[in-house]
Formats: sequence, structure tokens, C-alpha cells
Amino acid sequence: MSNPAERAEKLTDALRESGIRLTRQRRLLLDIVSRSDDHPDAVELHRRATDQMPGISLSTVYRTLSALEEHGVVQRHQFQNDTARFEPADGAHHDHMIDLDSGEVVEFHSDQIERLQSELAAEAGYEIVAHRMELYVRKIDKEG
Amino acid sequence: MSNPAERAEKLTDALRESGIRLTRQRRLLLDIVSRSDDHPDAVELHRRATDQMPGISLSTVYRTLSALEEHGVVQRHQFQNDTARFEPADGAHHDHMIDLDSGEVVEFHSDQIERLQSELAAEAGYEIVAHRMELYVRKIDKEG
DNA sequence: AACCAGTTGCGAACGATTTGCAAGTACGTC
DNA sequence: GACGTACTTGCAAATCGTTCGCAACTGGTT
Repeated sequence: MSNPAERAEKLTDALRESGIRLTRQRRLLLDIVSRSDDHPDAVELHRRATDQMPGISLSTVYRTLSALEEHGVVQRHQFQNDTARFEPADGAHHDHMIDLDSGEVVEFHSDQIERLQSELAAEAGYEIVAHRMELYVRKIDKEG
Repeated sequence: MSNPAERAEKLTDALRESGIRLTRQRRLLLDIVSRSDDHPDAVELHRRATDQMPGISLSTVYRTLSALEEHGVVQRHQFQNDTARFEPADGAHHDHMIDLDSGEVVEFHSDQIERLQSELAAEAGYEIVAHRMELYVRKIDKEG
């Protein structure tokens, strides 16, 4: 865990080490993604990037996000009936609850569930390579 | 639980009651889906349907699957980086393990996990409307 | 300052799925 | 059993998020 500034810096360092070329576009997007905590999609990130770099293209945003994902500094999530959303990948693993009314995404984690998942996989003769768990939820006692 | 024939019949009855018009195409697809236990996608279902009804169109397959889904007799799953896959919806709720090597889909269920999910949602002030849990797995001690 | 492989912006391509429309059909009514 | 009409179909075109080809550009190394 770290604040957005540290976070962006750490990620930049990680990238520099990995040999990826650091263009203005990549620096900008890295900065924007690492400061975001709302799981934006590519179009939203493009919108935010455009404020600071008017000519940046959507293709570049997509390509950069893929590159950042490959380098492990960004994570991509494909929620139900929705565009791909992105978040910085520096924190601990977690899953998501998606508020069906507001679209808001809440992160959560349960060691207990993960343990059970591994046990179930093992029983079936498998080991887990990756998993995905999403809860599509609605506020209890919602007032309009 | 039921064998494929009973299963298809039950589903047909359910549909008749719900007022949906039973065309040849729908009957055929209903039959094919309810006999399938391998989570086929729309194109595969279209391929299978074509054997018995050469002119059936892919649009009809898509439209029919949506209709059957709306009527609760078919379930759609969108696994990672893949086309939508379908299965009959007459059994009990379950989740999926996807074998990354073979593409095979294994069904599983855990009351314990579901209980934990509900608790976690409740703690955050939410109730679960739907959820999705997928384990992307690989065989343990796989021999080539 | 020069080099050049990696990157960008643009527009076109992609692939799964949906849609508009004219022709066809299920099924309640006579 | 034929009729009428709203619902369905097949076809082709549209959609939409995302990827790709390509010529122009640029990090970062020499």
C-alpha cells in the first residue's frame, strides 16, 4: 500500500527495470491509472489523459494498458456486460462487489474463501492458476 | 436432476406455460441445449442445429438463446476471453472450474463459500443479487 | 548529432453479438 | 380447416469494444 505519488513512482521504476520504453504517453497513463481508485475503463482513461495530452489516441491507451498489464503493474477486469476496467496492481489480491445500481466497485478479500477454493480444486485434481469472483449486489435498505 | 429427454420435456412445458411461441427452431435448440453437458457457445449450437435443420440462421440461435435465458431455462456464462457459453438451467446453482489446457469445464458448488459471500456482502451493507465465481485451473501431476 | 527499433496516431479491420426489414409461420378465432 | 395478425425467421448490415497495419515519429543508446 502507498499513496498515489509513491505508487506511480514505484511503478515507473519497475517499468524502467523491465526495459520498456518510457514515452510521454506511457508516463501519463501510468500516472493516471495509479492515481485512480475507481476502476475506470479505457475510454474513461482516454478522457482523463486527453486533459493533459490532447492528441493522445485511444489505440495508444489500449496498447499501453495491455503493455502495463503484461508488465504486471495494471490489472484488467472484465465484469459482466461491461467494458474492461483497469486498476493499479500494486496492492494485495482482492475480489470485487459491483453495485448494480450505481456501478460502484467495492474491493474485498477473504482468506477463508480462497482456502476453500483451493481445497475444492484439489479435490477435483486441479491446482488454481487464477480465479475470478464477483458479487453483483444492491444496497440493503436503500433510500432512493 | 433428470435425463436429457425428461429435461427437454420439462423445459418445453415451462415455456408453453410462459406464453412463448414454440417454433421449430426453438424446439430444436431447446432440445439441443438441454441434452448438452459441455457448455457450448452459440456457434457450436448453431453447428449442431444445422445437422437437423440446415437453413437455421445464427441470428436465430442467438435470439433463441436470449429468449430461453429470459425465460429461465438456459443460463449464459461469459468466461474470461471467450465467447458466451450456454447450459440448461434446470439443475441446482453451481460455479465453474475451467481447465486452461483442455478448455473443459467442471461444475462445483460450496454452501460454505456462498455463506461467506453473503456475510461479506452484508458487512459492506449489500445483499447479493447474483455472483460469479470461476477457477481457472490446471491438472495436478499432469502427464503430457 | 545520428541511428533505429520501438511507439504513436490514424483509419480500417475484427469478431461476437444485435438489429432492421421483408417474407414466413404459430396459433387463437371463425 | 382456412384466416388473420402478431410474433419469428433469415439475411445482410450495423454495432461496439478492441486490435491491427502502416507511415511518421521518438526514446535512449552510440
